[in-house]
Amino acid sequence: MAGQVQLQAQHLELLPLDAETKAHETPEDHRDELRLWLRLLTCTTLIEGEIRKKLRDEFDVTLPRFDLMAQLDKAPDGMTLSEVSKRMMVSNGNLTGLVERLVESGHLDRRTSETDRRAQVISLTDLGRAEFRTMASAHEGWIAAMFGDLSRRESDDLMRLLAKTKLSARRAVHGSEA
Amino acid sequence: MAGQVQLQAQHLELLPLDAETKAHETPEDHRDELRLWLRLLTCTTLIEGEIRKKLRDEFDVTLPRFDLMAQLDKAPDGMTLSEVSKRMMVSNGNLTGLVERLVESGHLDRRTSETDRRAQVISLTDLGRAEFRTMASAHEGWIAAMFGDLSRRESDDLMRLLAKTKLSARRAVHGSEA
DNA sequence: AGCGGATATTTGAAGCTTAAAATAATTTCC
DNA sequence: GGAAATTATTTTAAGCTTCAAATATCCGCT
Repeated sequence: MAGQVQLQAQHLELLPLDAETKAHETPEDHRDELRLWLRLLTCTTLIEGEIRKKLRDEFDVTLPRFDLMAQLDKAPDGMTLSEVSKRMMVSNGNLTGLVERLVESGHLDRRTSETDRRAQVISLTDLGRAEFRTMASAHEGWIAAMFGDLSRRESDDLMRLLAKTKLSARRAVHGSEA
Repeated sequence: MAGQVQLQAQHLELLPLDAETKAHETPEDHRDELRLWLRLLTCTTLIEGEIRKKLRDEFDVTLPRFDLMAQLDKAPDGMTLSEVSKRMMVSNGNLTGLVERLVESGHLDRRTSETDRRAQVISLTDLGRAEFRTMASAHEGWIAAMFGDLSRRESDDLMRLLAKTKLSARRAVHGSEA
């Protein structure tokens, strides 16, 4: 693991002036970043899969439903669909159906905004909030168990590095936009 | 929401010896781990969404198709569905349809294993391999750009911490199993 | 007032994904 | 050799997800 990284670093250090110039002819090696991405993805997939399974087994609820309720729990007065969709990073169309099913099951309320007749404001019902709180409590424990082998120091470092990664990715995605 | 966290943290620090004993009455605060998880998830979702978009815009291919081809590119002699499903961490049933569509489009070959008539071995066709290599090259650049703001040192640290996270999560998931 | 662009949401089509049940072939163990 | 357990895959039903097009409303501008 460490060996490859170091070789890479040496190469770059030995040819610093050529690195940029030669970019077109001999494309740079980005294998390390690729491995980093795959590892990030593996961690997420692993944890997400376990949470999904536990939510289903213990509460008979899907992860998307839980995620939506989690967003709404943070907004006692409700949120518009757009707002939720931005926070959850999912498409608007996706939410339409998800909300429909949760309204149907009595977990969500939905009303047209009083100030903007285009907007739908959704919020947790008492039932929805109660059920969410129960699930959230268990959820928090599951997550803690998953990260349990990391020391306080390591968690802090990881937190910081992920914050930086998030900014870096955002810059790459929205870099040239207003 | 923030207030509660701080109260909880103070409590734990003032009564370190009681922390475990009282776990049942005053459940531990796992908010940091939760924030860590959400940040991890955000990074993944952000990067994944961008990759998905670029693959669609530039190559008119979906991310799952690309991921499947990526697995097969690493196995010149092909792999069984089970093997692929394990590596991609998706269900078997999921692959059936995905493979079907890629065979249909001429990117994959599929044959029954000669040593085990239950197993299907799939592999990239020449077309599939050629198209994948082109896409993979671009893909590598996109990923590199996304992690571009991290120094070599930070990438290494992140890599190491994610390796540890992966192990930790695996232990939590499969801990008591053979 | 009303035109035109922007914003909020829904709809529709296609594809992805899962869990659980069904099918088929292999392996294990008497 | 054969029953039983295991493994590989497919099928089915339900739900999730995206993108793009359609609808409705709002906002800014003249």
